Amino acid sequence: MEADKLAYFRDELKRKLNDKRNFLIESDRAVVIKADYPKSQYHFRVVAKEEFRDITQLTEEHLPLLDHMMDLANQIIEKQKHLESRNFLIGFKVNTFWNRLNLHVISDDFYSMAMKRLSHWNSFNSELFMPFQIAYMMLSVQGSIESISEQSYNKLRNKMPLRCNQCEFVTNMLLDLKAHLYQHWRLKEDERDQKKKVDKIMKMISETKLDEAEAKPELLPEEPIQTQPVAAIAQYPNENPGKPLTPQQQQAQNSYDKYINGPPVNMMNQKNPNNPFRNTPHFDRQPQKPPQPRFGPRGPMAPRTGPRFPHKQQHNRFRAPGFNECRQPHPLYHSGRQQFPNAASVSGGQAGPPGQQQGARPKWNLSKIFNPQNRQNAVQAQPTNSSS
DNA sequence: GTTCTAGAAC
DNA sequence: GTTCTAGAAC
Repeated sequence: MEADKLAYFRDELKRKLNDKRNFLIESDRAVVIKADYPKSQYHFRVVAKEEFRDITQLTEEHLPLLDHMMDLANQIIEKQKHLESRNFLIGFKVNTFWNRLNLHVISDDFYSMAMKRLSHWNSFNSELFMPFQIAYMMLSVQGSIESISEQSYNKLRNKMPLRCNQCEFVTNMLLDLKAHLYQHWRLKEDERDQKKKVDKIMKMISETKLDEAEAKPELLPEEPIQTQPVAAIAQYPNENPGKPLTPQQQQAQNSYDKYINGPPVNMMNQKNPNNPFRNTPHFDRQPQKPPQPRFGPRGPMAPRTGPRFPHKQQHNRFRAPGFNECRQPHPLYHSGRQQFPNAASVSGGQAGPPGQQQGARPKWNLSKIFNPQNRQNAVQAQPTNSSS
């Protein structure tokens, strides 16, 4: 019975093939769909229409199918060209959950709120991910691809340490890696913005020079420089007036929804309910630094084995915009009792956003807190401060 | 595959 | 009391 249920879920990709609204691109042999739980900002699947469970069922005869799937992968990447250059990984999961051959097309930022578990990272950043070229070569040379043992699979899923795919950073904690990946992503977004601005200025300069040469001074239209959000641009993919769309492309174009090319890039905004780091501790701390001791007197803890990241982080999930508006604030920052003196109580009420501490966190000084004289002073000091 | 949660572990 | 984990449910 359980097995039947699992089989039902494993068939989800097959069922998606029955609804053309899921298709970004469709051909006679495969379709491109958006990943349900994208593990990067841009994550697609090229799903074969033919009944293959995974790459282990393919032989040399199926190389043309792989060629075709790669062609569709390139088409969907091509659709992202209105955005600044991004690197994509293209390949197969060696041990896939889904009952249908599917090729992953995923940007290499791995910055996503759906990246929650060690296995998510390792499924793309270990031998569990077989790059397309390797799969193609193995089929060409040896005619088949072997599946891996359950034991190897489980070992690779939980492989540690976690190594950044963009630099030498290494950590054992997924939260640290996520924070680190965000820094990469933000840096690249900033670079892209800068480049856009420079390009725009260069264009304006060159146009002005042309105008001068032609002795026809003309005012340039005052167009704001497009910086953010990229998602806004993403609503109009494949804008190429010189090239008419094929029927398949037209169909894919029609089925584009608001964020079809990926989620909005300003996701890290604190107000954004989809922010993957919302309700998690600050990640401006130095990477690889051992976790700071919790405030409050708690005895030394024995080192744990395995990955640790905050509970809320692990359970973070998609929330519709506005979801939090009528919600209880996060207990970590908004618990009823004061955890430590905040800006409001020490500097005249000019606190930042609720739950956000301004400046360095004062250290606990138990002798001060429990010294009646100091306590009295603290209580007396408040009205004076707030009235000023 | 993801989400949820009871109960173990701390 | 809080955090983590395994397993059930979907």
